[in-house]
Amino acid sequence: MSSKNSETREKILIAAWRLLEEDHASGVRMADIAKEAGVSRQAVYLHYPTRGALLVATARYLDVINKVDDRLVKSRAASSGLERLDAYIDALAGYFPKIYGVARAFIAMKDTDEEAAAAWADRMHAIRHGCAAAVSALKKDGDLKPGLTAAQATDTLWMLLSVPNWELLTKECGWSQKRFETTIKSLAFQALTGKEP
Amino acid sequence: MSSKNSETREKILIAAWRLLEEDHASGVRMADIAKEAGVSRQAVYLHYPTRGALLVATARYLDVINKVDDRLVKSRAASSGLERLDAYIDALAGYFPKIYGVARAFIAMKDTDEEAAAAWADRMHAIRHGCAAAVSALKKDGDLKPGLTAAQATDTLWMLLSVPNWELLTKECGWSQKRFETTIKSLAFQALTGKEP
DNA sequence: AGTCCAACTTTACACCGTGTAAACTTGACA
DNA sequence: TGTCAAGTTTACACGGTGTAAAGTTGGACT
Repeated sequence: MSSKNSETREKILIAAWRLLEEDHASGVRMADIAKEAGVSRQAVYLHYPTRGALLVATARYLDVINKVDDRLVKSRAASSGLERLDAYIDALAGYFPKIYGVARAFIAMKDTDEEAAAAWADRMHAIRHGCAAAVSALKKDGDLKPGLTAAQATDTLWMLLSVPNWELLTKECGWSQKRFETTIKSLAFQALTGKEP
Repeated sequence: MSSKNSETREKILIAAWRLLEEDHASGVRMADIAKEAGVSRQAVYLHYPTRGALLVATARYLDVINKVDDRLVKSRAASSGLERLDAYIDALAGYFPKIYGVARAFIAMKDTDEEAAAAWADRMHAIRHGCAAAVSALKKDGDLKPGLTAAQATDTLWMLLSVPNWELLTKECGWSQKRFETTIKSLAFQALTGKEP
């Protein structure tokens, strides 16, 4: 793996990241990324054969930078289901602003690029897995709302904790990160447990 | 307006609609639409100067076909805020499956095409307006959850009633339309009024 | 010193999809 | 008969992705 870590690779990832993060991220082209990285366009293709592959690599890079795993430790360590749900929502909501640019690029590409679609589906599936774990902890404690199946609860939580929802509320409606978190948390607790957080 | 109603125009709109509705809607090109309509690619450009314009026209066409206004009459006629919210959610949720294909095309284009972005923003804004009206009716009746501003309530409802949420639950999770409706309704009532529907 | 190699640059080009341009056809209507 | 609108056909410019291949350069190894 370390053989893959040339400086250039990282410069390219950082450039992609920066450009995607900018709000006019609409059309970030390979040439733009190359320019931002101070490298020829061909050098980009040398390391990342397609735009999709570069996007995937950028996403992985951000995971490392943002220490995703560390963020999720707290939620996994929670002693009760309710705590776990609370911590998971915190962790994920806090992650959204950091990956938003890349996420948007994925969402835009997923209808045309098979590779990007698969990669994005993977990431979404990972999030759903976390949702399922939180729901399962709730169920174990008997805190799951009566009449609600674990699958339904998982899906509902997954929907609430989606990038488009975060985008709509913070970007379109101008909500603060804090308000987003508390509102989604309240919705999730009401929907899954019938209680307030 | 009637001068614009050549048969060909409609054939093109129907073709666009059909192709966008198909699940492999990923890359519906102008040439595909022309072929489906049984018309030359140039004929399409003759009537709709850009892909974005064609998309906008298709959306308007679907509005007419689906009699959007009629659908919304019931919710506007509701005598109480609670009834109105209920009816509005029904109307909108029922609308999603019909416009999904086109909506997806808009969402995919909105990052690159200015015209499409504006048109989509318009439609989203119209939905938000409906949400605001329902919230306003709730408030008038004193049914809005204490401590919740009208704006916040509107945004929350708007988020719940978004195409990506509908897509996630019905397409990814395999929910039935009915389940989607009752779940969203329950979430919305809990969040806005603190009561169950 | 000479050579070799990997990383990178430069230049060029194929492919696709959008959109433009212009000449040609056809059928209806006056 | 002539004209006009609506279409067709053919051709092409443009921009973005991805491929190909020849040239440069700096360091490592002998």
